[in-house]
Amino acid sequence: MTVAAEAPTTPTPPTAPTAPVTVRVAIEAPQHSGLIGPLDYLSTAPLLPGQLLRVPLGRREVLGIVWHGAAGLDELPSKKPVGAVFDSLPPLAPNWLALLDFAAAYYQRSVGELALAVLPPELRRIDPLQLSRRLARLAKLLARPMPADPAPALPALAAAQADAVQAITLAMAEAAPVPMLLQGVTGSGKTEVYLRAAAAALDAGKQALVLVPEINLTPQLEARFAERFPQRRMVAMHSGLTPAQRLASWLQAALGQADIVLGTRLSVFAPMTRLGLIVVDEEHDPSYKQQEGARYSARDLAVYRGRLERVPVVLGSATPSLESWLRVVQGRYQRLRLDQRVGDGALPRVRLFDMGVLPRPAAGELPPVLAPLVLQSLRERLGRGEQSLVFLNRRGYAPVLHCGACGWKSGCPNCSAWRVFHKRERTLRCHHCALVERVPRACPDCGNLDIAALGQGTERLEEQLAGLLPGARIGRLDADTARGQGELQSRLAQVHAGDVDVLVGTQMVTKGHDFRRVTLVVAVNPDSALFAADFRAPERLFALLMQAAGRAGRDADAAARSEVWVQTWHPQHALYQALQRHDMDAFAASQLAERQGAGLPPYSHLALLRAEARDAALATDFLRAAAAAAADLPGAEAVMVYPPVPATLNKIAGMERVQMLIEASSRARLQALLAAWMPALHGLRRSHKGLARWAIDVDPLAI
DNA sequence: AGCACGCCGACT
DNA sequence: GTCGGCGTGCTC
Repeated sequence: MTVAAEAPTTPTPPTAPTAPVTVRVAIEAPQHSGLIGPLDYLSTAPLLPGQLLRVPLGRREVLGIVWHGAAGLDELPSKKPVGAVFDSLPPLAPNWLALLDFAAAYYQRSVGELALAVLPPELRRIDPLQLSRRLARLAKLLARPMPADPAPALPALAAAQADAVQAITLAMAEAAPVPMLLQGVTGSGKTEVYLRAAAAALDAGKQALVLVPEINLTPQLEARFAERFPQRRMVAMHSGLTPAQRLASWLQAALGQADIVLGTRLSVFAPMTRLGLIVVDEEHDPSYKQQEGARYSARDLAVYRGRLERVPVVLGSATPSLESWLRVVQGRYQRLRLDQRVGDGALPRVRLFDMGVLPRPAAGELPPVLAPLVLQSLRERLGRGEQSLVFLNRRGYAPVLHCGACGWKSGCPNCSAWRVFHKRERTLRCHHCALVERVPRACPDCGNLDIAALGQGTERLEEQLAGLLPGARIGRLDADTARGQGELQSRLAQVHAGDVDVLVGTQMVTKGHDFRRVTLVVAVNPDSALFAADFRAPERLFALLMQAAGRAGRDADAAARSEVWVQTWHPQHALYQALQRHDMDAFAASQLAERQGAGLPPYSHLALLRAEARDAALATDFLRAAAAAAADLPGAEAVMVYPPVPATLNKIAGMERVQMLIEASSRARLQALLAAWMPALHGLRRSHKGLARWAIDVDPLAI
């Protein structure tokens, strides 16, 4: 983001009580409520920006935040007085308000909607008295002495790690540190760099904020930090906490009692008063982009926050996003590289199996799931008592059922998607809406009994592997077998304990888990991403496969015999060729050249205007009217507005989804147009009855 | 979003 | 005669 970060001034302390004054209060007012911007209330006591309070709104009372800036200019006939003030809590810092102002403006949402969405929900339910009680309880808890654990022994640093730590530490002393991209191959010890950098920040009396892409990855990083900093307070922030825990974590961060905040994308908004370091682990991960409500990118906001707070931001990844990569090339980010695995472990050998060389299956027969060579590799691991991962990015038994007699397929009546066959459950499930149905015995259209399962999911692969590898202990890890946090952790524990020989799974198996005894990774059928309409699909696939490859041979002595097999019909594709050499640089260069040629991000800047209605024509009408309005705006010539098209999944739960792409060569031009466009869009909503909702997605992940 | 008000069908 | 369906409109 190129918008300049303006350091806000410290608020002046409240002066003596005077006659009622107008205060601006940000409240939760959703997009289509028509209430944009903070509302004006009256207060007899002067209030500071950032204070939390309750205010009347219509017939109810809601949580609000005193906002900064001048009160509304237009005099309203009546302003209501504010309600109770949460005065046991210090006001949220000016930098926090500035971060929210920026994020709300950038992602085209009201500041109230965004600010209230990132506060702990528990605050809405309790009054100032209850908050004081919780604070008192928290203070009692914190008064207990920390356990006197001996200082943990520090592992020796490789030269590249030491250089990275030094660069980050030096940046902490700078007035305006440049964001840093820590590019380190899997197993190169990025986490150790985070730990040392955090130690430097903590030693300087500062707090560290550590972001992870998903909740599943927090426990292990949390354990590493807890072990390293036994004398420090650390809090976790993610959606898996109970409302009370979330509030407690948030309060400890806000009061400066927590030294380390570790959490998912939401924690980029954690209130911290003495922030000294921001780490974004796996910065390329798409989970950092919020996909509903305010569609912010926590990684991009982390970079903005770093500039605002003048602290170093470390973006870590083995496969950096092309956005971050380009900024390194442009000299806007500093690159820190870790090219060697810890202990000089080798990266696994990547082998491409050309599926084209297999003999054509006889008519009516399917090609084998696993090529004979790949199967042999699996058997070798079994024989040596080593573990294997088999990766297939599709859950369920088969993606679709098909009737050979009449051509019926198991489509979802509410969505433009197939219902997936889940064999053990005996169901047809739509993965996009809640529809679950018992699997039909016969074709629902023609009564034919012979309906076939087309294609493969992890459930079927597990079954096939059981047949191919008799006696092997086969486990499966996907959204179906890992319902709920405890289930995932216990399944991972089984793998770690060696109770599983072959683990089949979706991308869940590729993410971060440190499987020490895995020496073989198989990608069964990854080709589809090569030719997907989504321009980011190859980037995601490369990251996923590099990540999966990184699961093999984490143990240095096993590294030498570790392998990755990729079954593909396109072994000559540049993506696989780069993968085979573990060559992120080559992949990035080829992808960036393609993106530049096609005028795609990171060389252009995009936004999507999305509209949903029961009837697609209504949504399209709205978008056409919106495009016409955009054409009349100043600066319209600097952006390109494409015609409305049905979204990739154009129908979900009975709602038709249509979207329109807006493209500009510069972020500033795109922002200027969007900001000018919003009032017109709000106005159009009123003249387009039947439109269920609309929203702008700035920097969309997929188009 | 909530939570009203508002004007038309089947029930103690 | 009321209870309640969700259409439309407002909230400093």
